[in-house]
Amino acid sequence: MNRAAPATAGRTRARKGEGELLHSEILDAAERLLIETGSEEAVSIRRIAEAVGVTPPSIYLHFADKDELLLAVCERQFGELHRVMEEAVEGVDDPVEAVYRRGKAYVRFGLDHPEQYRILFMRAADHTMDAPDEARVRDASAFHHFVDAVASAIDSGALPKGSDPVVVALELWSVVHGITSLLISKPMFDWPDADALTDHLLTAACAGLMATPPFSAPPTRRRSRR
Amino acid sequence: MNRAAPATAGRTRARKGEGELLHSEILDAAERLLIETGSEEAVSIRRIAEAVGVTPPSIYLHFADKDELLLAVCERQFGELHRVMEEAVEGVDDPVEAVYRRGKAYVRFGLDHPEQYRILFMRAADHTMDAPDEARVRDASAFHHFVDAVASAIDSGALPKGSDPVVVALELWSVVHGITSLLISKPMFDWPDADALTDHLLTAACAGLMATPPFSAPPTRRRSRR
DNA sequence: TGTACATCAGTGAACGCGCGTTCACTGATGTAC
DNA sequence: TGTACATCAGTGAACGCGCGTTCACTGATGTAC
Repeated sequence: MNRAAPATAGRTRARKGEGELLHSEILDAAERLLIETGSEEAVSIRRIAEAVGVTPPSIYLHFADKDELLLAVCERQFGELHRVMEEAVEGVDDPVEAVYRRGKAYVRFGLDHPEQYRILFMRAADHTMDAPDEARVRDASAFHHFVDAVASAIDSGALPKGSDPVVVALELWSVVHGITSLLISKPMFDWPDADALTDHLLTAACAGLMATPPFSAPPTRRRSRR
Repeated sequence: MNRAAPATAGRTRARKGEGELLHSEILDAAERLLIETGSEEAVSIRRIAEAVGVTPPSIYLHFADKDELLLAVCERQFGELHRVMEEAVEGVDDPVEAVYRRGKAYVRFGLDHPEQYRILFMRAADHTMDAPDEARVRDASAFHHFVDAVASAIDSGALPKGSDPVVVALELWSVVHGITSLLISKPMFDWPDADALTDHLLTAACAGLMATPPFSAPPTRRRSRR
């Protein structure tokens, strides 16, 4: 058992002005544990402390409680997803191509980091609702970048003119999220290559949207479910 | 606190041959707790026992351990989903309409039973992998019904002739699952009516698939990720 | 250049909690005679 | 019809565990004089 080893092994106390070092070491360790164990519940304050080489109470020198720590981890991950998506469209001028690239980068991120993806997008709703919501803001900001990209595609004529970019963005997000999350949670099905599948379905969806009247809310009960 | 009340309140011991009664009472209570608390972790053996009005050890008279119990709950839920989807296509002859109906019934089930849906389709992969896998079988059987429905639609000419029905079924499943699971885990976005959105996106996807060459695996690396 | 002292990064022990699971048991119920 | 007995549906107390969090503390480090 590793647990028999003293908790202080592997880390030397920070110098006086450098207390903040532990802050990022904790985040690193939390992220690493998340990936290694593959389970959010397996990541406890005590295990993080052990991984860093520090005692549990020191965590509280840097985070008010476990929720705040997990929120910080999520924030990092949203930042990373946002980064890879922006990187994927660097130097791409064609707005439709940009939408495809974003979609494929999104799926790839999910499959490369399934645990992070699960936490970001496959969780119950409440968790991101009441917190100070920096994570939610990041989340929404990445989405708004995507809405902008969709709006450009609509302007270019690759998606129907009358469309609401938000609705189309939600639809295309549903497509890529559907692929990503099913691949993660149902890997035993007979999936073809993920990248090719994403390409095929996104192409079909865009072509289909082009050939279909824009979405319009039903007259009787609009915005039924939230 | 309710916990102060004696655990035996609310249930009278079963008669001699009727021990199996508790079995379904336990499943009922587990399902109810799942819905009420909205969280899988909040459903413990002890809470289930309390809800039934029985002591924790009696659970073990009917289930070997907690995993077996949860598996049984999932089985029930897969059965219910399967039922509502079959009910939705009763008396529908047009194969394309049948595909739409199945898809909409699927989304509706997910939004009506978000907790069940989360457990069935938004969980980490391993959980359904090693178990005796009756749940997995049910799961796959519902999927195979859907593949059959897609095959009919291909035969009818509403989807391109050369398509692999399994691939198309996975694509359309991705679409409806994407909508359902995002609506569940990201309700704070500005979603339009779910039923209308599903209709619109499924219609677009089918039209788009019709206008796009059938999926073909990339030559270099096929079946890359599992 | 030397020393007293405040500061700061952590420690160590303990708290109460709810959990899954076990074990030996009890007492009502039906049945054989 | 009455009674001894096996069966069966549960009980009650306890186990060891890992968890988040708290509290009073320690000891190295830098700084003021």
